[in-house]
Amino acid sequence: MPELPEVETIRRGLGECMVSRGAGKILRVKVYETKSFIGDTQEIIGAEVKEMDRRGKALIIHLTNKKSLIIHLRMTGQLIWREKNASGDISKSFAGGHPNDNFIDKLPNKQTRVQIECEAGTLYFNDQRKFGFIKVVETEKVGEDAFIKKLAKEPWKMTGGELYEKLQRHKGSAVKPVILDQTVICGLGNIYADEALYYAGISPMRKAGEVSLAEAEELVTGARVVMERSLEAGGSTLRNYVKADGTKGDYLTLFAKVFNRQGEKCERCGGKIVKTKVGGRGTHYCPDCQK
DNA sequence: CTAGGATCCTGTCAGC
DNA sequence: TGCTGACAGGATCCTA
Repeated sequence: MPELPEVETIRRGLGECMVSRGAGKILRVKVYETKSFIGDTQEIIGAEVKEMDRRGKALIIHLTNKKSLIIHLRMTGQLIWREKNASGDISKSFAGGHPNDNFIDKLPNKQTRVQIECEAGTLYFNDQRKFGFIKVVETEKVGEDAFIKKLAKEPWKMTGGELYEKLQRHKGSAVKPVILDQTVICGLGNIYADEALYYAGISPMRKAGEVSLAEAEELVTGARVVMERSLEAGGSTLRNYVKADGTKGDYLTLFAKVFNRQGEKCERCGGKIVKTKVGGRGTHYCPDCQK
């Protein structure tokens, strides 16, 4: 579930908690699900969190002992930080990733896969479907990681021309699955792919080879715009979320124009938004203004 | 090389 | 109240 804006929100939020305020030393690591933690927990004991980084949808936590954690949340991962004061009360918390009640639930719980206990608090990695992972690597070798190495540029660095060239390389496929490919353009997931295509007025099932250079430029711009909007909205709502007022904020409705809006009216042309399937994924678009 | 489908896993929801 | 199948904000692996 978490796409680039959610991971970036986590990077900032955890950075504030674990770097600026400080998490202190890592005292203990509990692994409840072995496939969720790749590496030896002993490698990170005693280290402190130095810096929060991100490549595409992967969060990267640099530690003080020349090791780094590559964290990918995939569909249902969450990271929840709970800082405790001397009397054991939660003095600060942050939650991000797949939105559900785990954010305000008791932890650890059934979906907790890894728990990293630090001097100042505990970081919980929850993941319903177990697709995500935390991986220990040498900081120097983060760039050599198979996943990280293949990542394309993010839309802020990519030109329309570059995207156009890449679309031509997959000209037989529908454009939507192509822009979901992280080696083509990095950061988009199922929501922002739909939203970016809507922005550019391109039908998700159009052949990638039939997207013009001008449209590719619109598509890159669209990707940028929708993720920036989400970053503003998601960032603030996620903070509100953990204020534990009980409300389950759906920040999607703050910016999504087509995602999960099937049956509703298109705000641009008044047409009816449709949900269908493209490349095996649920896909939302307006048939009237996306051609 | 590309394209398309199956696969990893748990949980929820609609329909009978 | 079960049961069943579809589906889920990701990425990889396999086959043709």
